Amino acid sequence: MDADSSLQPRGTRKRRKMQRVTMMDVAKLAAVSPSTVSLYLRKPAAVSPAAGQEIARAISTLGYVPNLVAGGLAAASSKVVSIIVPSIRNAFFAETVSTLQSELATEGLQVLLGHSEYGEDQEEALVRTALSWAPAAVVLTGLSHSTETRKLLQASGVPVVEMWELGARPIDMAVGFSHPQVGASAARHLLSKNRRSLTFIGARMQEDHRAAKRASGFAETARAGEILSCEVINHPGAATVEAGSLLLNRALQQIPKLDGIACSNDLIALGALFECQRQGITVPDDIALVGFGDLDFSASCIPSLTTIRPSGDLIGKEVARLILSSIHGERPEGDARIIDTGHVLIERRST
Amino acid sequence: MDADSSLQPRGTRKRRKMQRVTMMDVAKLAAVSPSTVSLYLRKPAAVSPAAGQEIARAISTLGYVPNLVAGGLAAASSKVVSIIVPSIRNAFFAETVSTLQSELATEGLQVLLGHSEYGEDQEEALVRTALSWAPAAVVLTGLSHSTETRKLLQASGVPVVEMWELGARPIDMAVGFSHPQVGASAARHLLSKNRRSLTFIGARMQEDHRAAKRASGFAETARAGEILSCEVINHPGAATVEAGSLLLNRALQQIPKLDGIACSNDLIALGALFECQRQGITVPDDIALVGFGDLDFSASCIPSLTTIRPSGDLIGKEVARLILSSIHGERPEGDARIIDTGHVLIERRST
DNA sequence: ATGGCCCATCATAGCGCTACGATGATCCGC
DNA sequence: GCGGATCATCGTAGCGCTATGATGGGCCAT
Repeated sequence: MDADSSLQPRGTRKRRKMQRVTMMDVAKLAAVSPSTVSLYLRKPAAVSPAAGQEIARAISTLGYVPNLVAGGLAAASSKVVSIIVPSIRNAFFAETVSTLQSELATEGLQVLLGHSEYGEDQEEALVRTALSWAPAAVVLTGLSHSTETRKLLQASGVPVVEMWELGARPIDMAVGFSHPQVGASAARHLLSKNRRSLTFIGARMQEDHRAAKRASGFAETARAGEILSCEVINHPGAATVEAGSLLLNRALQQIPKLDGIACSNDLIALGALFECQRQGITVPDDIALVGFGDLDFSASCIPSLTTIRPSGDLIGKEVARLILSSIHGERPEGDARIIDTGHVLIERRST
Repeated sequence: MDADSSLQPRGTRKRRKMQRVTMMDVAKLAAVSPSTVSLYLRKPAAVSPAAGQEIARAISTLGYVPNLVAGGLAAASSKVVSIIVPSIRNAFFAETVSTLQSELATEGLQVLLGHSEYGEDQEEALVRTALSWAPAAVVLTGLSHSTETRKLLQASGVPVVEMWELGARPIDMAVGFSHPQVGASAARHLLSKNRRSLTFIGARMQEDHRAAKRASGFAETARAGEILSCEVINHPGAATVEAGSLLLNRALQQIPKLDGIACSNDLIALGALFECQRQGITVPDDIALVGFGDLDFSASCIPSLTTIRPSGDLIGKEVARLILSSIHGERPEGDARIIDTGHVLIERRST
């Protein structure tokens, strides 16, 4: 009846009991306690060399692979960094994510990736799932988030880095640059080339707030100069080369004597460049063109493209640095939590 | 002494005891057992509507967020899919990863991303860490992996999808296309345009085996045709527009009467195109140019680029489909485990 | 009525690891 | 030579959840 139930938990009660190699097995083989193995894995220096060697040997003979899920549960924090970008197809973010991944990998951190597609609600959903992984840090793009997103993150106590934008007060830490200032640099540059009928062409600016800020920074600075006109033209679709061609045509129609264009993205600039070529418009003689992003082709196209480089690479590096110091218990304070990576205008042949 | 130690575990023994909202709290508020809450979360239909409503209410009033780490540990499998690509900066993989992420997100799966940088050892290290997350599936790029990688994955029992290449026997499942055939298509196309002095220009082919296979497929088919010459030229660095320019110049030097070029990547093709323009070579009259990838700019450049589209998007979708059916217990068998997404040659103005 | 079935719900035993405090062993200074 | 500090190591209680089999109430066929 009940008597034997304590001996042999009736039926096939026991759980799957995988024959997975556990830390316990390693400990047994190395003739130390599991705690020592765990300690060795986390801080090898805290274990005596003799024990360390024994453990290392045991690990390799057994082919032990630590279970990070169990570790994450026990430590209440997993070795995962959740990164949320609008889209990884965008070369800017691809570059940042790539760098970030490499930097974090050196410390054994994994990257959990999510795409918000420029939607605050989607971002919120992603943050919610991200937090259920008890991540070591969360990285978001930009400073515009839903109230709920901010609340969730703040309540979680997890280090948060917002990247690619500076300006408003970040949730926790931020790495990026000022987009209005990028627009202003573009405008000043065109002004310095004596351009007087200007336009800023961009795509998806109803959702991409950063592009919109570049546009308004551009317009503001331009209008403060001696100009004939300055328009901002938006293409509701994605920022592609084709969109650039479309936008150039619209600009040509709307703006008389157009002689200076800033683009929200080098892809758009390239499209505009191609369209100029098609229409027999000479760049930079007839129209000067400034891009943004300094993408792969920008130095090689004809004419080579004057552009503003934001350095997605540097952003990735700095984000990684902030995350790593937070994890190592040196959580940056005050001004150290905001890093301005700036931007550089690279003058080439298109202006 | 010892008497009270059972009451109040001496000292501040107890663990952090976060006031995190747990499933237990939800259960209490909804007046059901934790198991029922868990059941409701996993299969809502298995719980009575009344209880379900009560639980839903409790979840929302408490703002409960399930702890996926704990869930993963208990279930011995986490809701994570590990994706390893050579580099996310490559637009091909960015597209696939993006699609894959979106498709998987609809089923509550997260993407853990890693970059192998075309290194088998790095890939192996990534696979190792990936497996310590007990992922729901692992996605690799290509069919070339270290023996150890194959062994690890096979032993793990986790569904594995290899993507972007077909040909050899996959570890488990594969979605992609034949790279030699892509090369062959390019060669046939140039042959059909009466080109007789051909070259295949590519970058990083010592590491990028897939590009190398496109090259050899090209060479083989070309040499079977009526041609004067066919060379393969490699640039050891990354596949960039600049590399394309460099490669064009080398081709021009090496090959007399060069009149047809296939490129391992549209970026390279674009670079070649720019360089032709610079040198006063007319495309396609003097030299016909075929690319690979159908990237953003390929339809818009001047002349528009004849290229071969592999559809990274479709690959992503199919990979997601295989993963989802594996997870739902309908693990594909036999031929259903290999999916050929093919390739399409898109003829434009450059040939 | 009565037995057997089914369905919704529950109690409990882990999943594999880490953090905490405890335990000896070793070492130092006076 | 002894008390206290230092160091490596250990025992164990959870971390929050899921899977498993048990439980009990309602329902149907007899």
